[in-house]
Amino acid sequence: MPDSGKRTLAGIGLFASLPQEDRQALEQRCHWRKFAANEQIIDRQSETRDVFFVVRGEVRVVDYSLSGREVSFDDIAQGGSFGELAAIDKQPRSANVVALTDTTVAILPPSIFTRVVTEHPAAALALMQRLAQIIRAATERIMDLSTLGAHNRVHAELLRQAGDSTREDGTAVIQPIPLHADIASRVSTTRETVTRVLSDLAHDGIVKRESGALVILDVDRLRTMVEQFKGQ
Amino acid sequence: MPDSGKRTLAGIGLFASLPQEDRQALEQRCHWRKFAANEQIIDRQSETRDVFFVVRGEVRVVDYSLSGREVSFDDIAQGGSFGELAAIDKQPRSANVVALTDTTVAILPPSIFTRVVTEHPAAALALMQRLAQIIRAATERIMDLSTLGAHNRVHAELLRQAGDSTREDGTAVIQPIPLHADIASRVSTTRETVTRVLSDLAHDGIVKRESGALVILDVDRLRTMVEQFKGQ
DNA sequence: GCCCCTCTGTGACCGCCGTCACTTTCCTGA
DNA sequence: TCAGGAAAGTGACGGCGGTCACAGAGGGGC
Repeated sequence: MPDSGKRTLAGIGLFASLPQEDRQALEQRCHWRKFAANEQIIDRQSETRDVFFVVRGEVRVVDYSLSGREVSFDDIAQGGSFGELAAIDKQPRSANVVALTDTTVAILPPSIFTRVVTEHPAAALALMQRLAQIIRAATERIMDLSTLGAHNRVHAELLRQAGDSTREDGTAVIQPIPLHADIASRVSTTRETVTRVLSDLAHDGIVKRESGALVILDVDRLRTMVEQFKGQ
Repeated sequence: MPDSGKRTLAGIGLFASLPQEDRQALEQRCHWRKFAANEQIIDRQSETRDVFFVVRGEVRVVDYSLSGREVSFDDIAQGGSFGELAAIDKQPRSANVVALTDTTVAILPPSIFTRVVTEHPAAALALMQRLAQIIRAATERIMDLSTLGAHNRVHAELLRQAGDSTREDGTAVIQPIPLHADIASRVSTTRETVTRVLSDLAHDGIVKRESGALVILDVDRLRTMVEQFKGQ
């Protein structure tokens, strides 16, 4: 991946199907900006409607209750975009976005963004697919919150993070090890509960810490534990 | 409202901006079908990707845990549409849809649906706005589930159902009175809890039953109760 | 090396609310 | 008008998991 101090939209998923000349024209219309790790990029309160593209780095979509409880929605890697909602429906921002690492973003005013997606059906379809993906993830999370206990939600999150990394012997690896607090905010529980669940799993020989990685020793067993409780 | 045995897409929000001739052409490509109240229209298991339009009646998007706990996501009134997700991303259906009343739907194959939205930017934008709306609702629900107790979620749901019906004197009306079980499945709690919350609110003079309507006597007070607990 | 700060681990407590088991009320249709 | 079923109301109980309060454990930086 050509790590770009370059001001290019070449790696942006939404615009993958755009003719190069259109993409380059678009680059002219963007503002470019760098954010340091932990710096806030979008504030829920703000009245902007711009759309952002992650040219370099990684960001996190989060929200906070007034009490300070953090609820995290999604991490967006290089090549991704965020802030589309406000541009699409002209409503206020629905969440905050913070940089996880030092990050470069391209910023596009809403008017131009809408013009792009109206003039380029392929971009429109890509955007719809992204929105659909968000809806599916949110739906699954609502189901999890409604039907699973905190322990099982942690299990489910481990399986999610393991992704398709399951190997033939039924093990999988999560690397690097996520912070317990991060897992907690992704499944709406507390750090302490995550710690307890991981201890239990380790004790039962289902997961293991290993040189900066979390190894799931028995993916099937873990999956069964979740399914079983969906049924209860 | 011209109750249509008519096979027309005239009232469908997504196609509101379509030229009449295009809309009529589309009507030719639809299958039309009636469902009785409580009949299932989309099964989560099914492998179809069709998009549906509610020509007459009302439907509900729901999902069930294996244990039978019902989680309801949205009610879609006349003029609305559903089933777009599967058409957009070719993934399996994300939920079930059942008819709440006797319902007539127009059914469009996914290929034609995608063609419409690629050829008509206005339809594409309308669809994106609908998807954005769904995402916002889901986000709010996740926040509620993550930060509010069951009682406060019921409060929040009452305020949502009251919508903008608040009158000058600070009262609002919800009509007809929703079933407790329906409220429960919308905020992921139990019927019993909803009953208790409503009893408490009635006891405190905040709501009142009245000839088939639920009257909120003090909208502000109710709102305060929710906000306050978001802060704890 | 040592310090400091973040992260992890763990016990005790206790309140929310889901579950169960009823009774009572409402409503609709014969 | 009555009957039967659905919905609402209510009490008792108990466990999940959030909260608090610490004690270890890492791991950079100086």
